Amino acid sequence: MSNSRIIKPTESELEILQILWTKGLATVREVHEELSKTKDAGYTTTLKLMQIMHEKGLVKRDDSMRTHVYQAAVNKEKTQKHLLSKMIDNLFGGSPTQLVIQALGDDNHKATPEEIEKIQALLDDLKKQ
Amino acid sequence: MSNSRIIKPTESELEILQILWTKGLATVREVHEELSKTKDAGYTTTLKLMQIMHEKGLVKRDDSMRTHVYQAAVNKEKTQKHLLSKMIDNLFGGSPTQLVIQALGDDNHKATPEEIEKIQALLDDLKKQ
DNA sequence: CCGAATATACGACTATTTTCGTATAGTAAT
DNA sequence: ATTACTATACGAAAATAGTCGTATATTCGG
Repeated sequence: MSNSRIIKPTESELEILQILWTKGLATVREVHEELSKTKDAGYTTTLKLMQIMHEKGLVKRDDSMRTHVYQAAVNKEKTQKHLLSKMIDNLFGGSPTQLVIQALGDDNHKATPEEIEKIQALLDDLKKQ
Repeated sequence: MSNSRIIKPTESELEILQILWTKGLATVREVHEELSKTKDAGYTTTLKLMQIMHEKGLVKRDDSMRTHVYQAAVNKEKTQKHLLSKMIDNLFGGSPTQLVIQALGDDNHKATPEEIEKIQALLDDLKKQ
């Protein structure tokens, strides 16, 4: 395994990764367009950010053409797990259960009945172990 | 409602809040002792941090005595919910279910059978609504 | 009373993150 | 070819976070 070293992306970097994880491949302009929907920053800001992310190894890019094409270089699930793990330690005293309870009670993000079923199935699996 | 304005505590501030939420009341020294277990920073660093938190309104303090006594000024559950909500948006595309699934699968923080039961009970409640 | 220990205040230095202006060059339409 | 558009590179300012040294005041043991 090569890519073991875990880097903690900053908040802005996470926003960009999010977009790249969805799009797969994207140019700076595409990412910037997407970002502009929720955020208000200049094009060169996004560019610089993505250049830095490239230096850090958070993204890969194809620069064989004038317009470079980027993609995420870090695994989505791994990154989620890592940051979640940190949050469990930092904010929930190490208890994932507390986090889960709070998350399920979040009124801004209601879980649908189907999703609830899904989680219950997962819990049943966990119990068997 | 007075305390509506939501502030996002930094990483270090969160560590301190964590301790204050547990202890209720604590002096800088007590917090610093606790922090020292996992972290390595000078006493004045902790002091300064807590002074800044006081300015920001993250903590209250009784300075009627030479040794000031601090306590958290922000609600634990509210802060957890807020940061969780942010994470759901930033990292899980708005889906709390995805977050829950990842959290339950976290090998660093295994849920005990009792905790699983607890979550299942909560899910049953949610389904009824 | 005197010195050691301990407290807060405060300024400043460092590091990191975010932002953007400007230079420069490729592209494309007229 | 000239102009307008769009791209990257790069430097550096602005904002935020974290660190600590030093000054000064209080407390306590002897």
